[in-house]
Amino acid sequence: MPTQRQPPPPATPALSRSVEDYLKAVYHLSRHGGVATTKDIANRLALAAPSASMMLKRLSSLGLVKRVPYQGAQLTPAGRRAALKTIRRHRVLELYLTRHLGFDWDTVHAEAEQLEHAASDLVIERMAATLGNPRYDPHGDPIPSADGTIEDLDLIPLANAAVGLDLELHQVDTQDPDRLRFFAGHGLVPGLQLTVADRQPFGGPTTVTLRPGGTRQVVGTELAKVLLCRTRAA
Amino acid sequence: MPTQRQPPPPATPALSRSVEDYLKAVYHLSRHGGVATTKDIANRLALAAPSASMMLKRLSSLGLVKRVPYQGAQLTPAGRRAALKTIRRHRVLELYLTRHLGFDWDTVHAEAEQLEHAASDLVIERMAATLGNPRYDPHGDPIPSADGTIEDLDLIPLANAAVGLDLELHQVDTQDPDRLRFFAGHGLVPGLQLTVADRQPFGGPTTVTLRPGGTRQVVGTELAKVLLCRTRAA
DNA sequence: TCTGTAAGTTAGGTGAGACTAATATCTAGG
DNA sequence: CCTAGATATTAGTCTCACCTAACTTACAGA
Repeated sequence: MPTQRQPPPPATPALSRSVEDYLKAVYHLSRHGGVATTKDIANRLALAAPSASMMLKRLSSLGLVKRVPYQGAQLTPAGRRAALKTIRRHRVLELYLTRHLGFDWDTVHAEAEQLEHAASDLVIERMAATLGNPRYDPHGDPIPSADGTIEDLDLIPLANAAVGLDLELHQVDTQDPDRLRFFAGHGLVPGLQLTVADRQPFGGPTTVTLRPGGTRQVVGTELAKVLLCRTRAA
Repeated sequence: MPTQRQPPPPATPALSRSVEDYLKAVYHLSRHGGVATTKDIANRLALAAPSASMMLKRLSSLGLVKRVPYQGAQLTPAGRRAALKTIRRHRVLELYLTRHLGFDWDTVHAEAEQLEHAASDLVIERMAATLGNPRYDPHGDPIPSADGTIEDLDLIPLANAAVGLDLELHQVDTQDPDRLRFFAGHGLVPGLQLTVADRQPFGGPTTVTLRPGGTRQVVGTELAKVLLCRTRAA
């Protein structure tokens, strides 16, 4: 039988679901330098632009975002910390769901998107411990540490890798279930060793040789852009 | 990297967190016959009475509750189904957290209270399957089945059990962490076999003998009321 | 330089879900 | 059977988070 709601409110007022989602959006959009624009944020969250505009003002007054009207926004250190915390939850959940509850990598994103706002820190840390404090989620995205640092490998998209290079596929940078199923179906998952065998000119497809078996695989440019690789550090 | 929010909205509009909480409250309060009053609902959810009053009107117009103004409310069959679904989530989560993530039975209630609104049916069913489709949560509460049926044992509070009876402690009917820690510390957990050794008159404490070792244990009346037992069907 | 258009912002509105204050109803005790 | 006190409801606000419509700004190209 449920009891009264627990009174103890956290010292930090706890950010709302919406605020967490906006912070994540700003984080991802301003990730590679530059600022996050109102329109891009609204698109990413499937909201109307004025909603994003208003929220950016709020986030700015909360000190989570630095905003220049009509230009865009970037996270402040506090905003970045909050965003990374949410992202940690998300990625730990994704990995836990795949490893311990039998989910496929194409479905975990949506599940984690809900759970990330409800799971307590304790739940997340228990999951992380159970998983052996993993460094990457099922798609190869780095999991921010509990203290808010995140690894920043420089990976090269397969689409840009020179022919002849020996690579390790490290990260699959999409959450689209159809694309993810396609990749998994062709063995293109993080950890795969491959060699760039050929690339057609004028933005044509890339052919790779999968290292374990020598299988050849043709990958269209759009897909090759999201296959992020690391050169074999051997 | 997150994608757009998934568009597919469920056929059943999905009840809000608040609605789910109210339905659970009505379920529990009207559980043993009778109706749930505005005041009791408000108390249980730590809200002001007018909030509960308004919500009952809404639930009534949604066909989830049957309400007589100034008298109280009861669940309709649809409301009961919804309540049991939420309760199933809650109890599966409680058990999963204790069995697989190392939580103690005094802390799982609060965690599950949050997660029950965010975990999808699929997550819950995977957890249930992992647990072997359990029938009871860590406190001995029956877990409603996925199709909405719930076991209704008739248990007797230890406080009412006749001296001399051989009993099995089946359910600990509190969510108060302090009481739960106390019970666990004295071995008073579901499954325990015990005999009622003595009871002081005028609402005095009950003394029990724990079956495995013969240890004697004195239990005050307040606590003995929430220790729900089953007579040994031997 | 000027201007058209895309992007951003302001204005005004909605619904959910909460609150306080004021009012209405119920019911036990006298 | 009448009234005091408890309980319920209504009335009026508030905040959050969204919307559309209208207006403002920025900037690229003629």
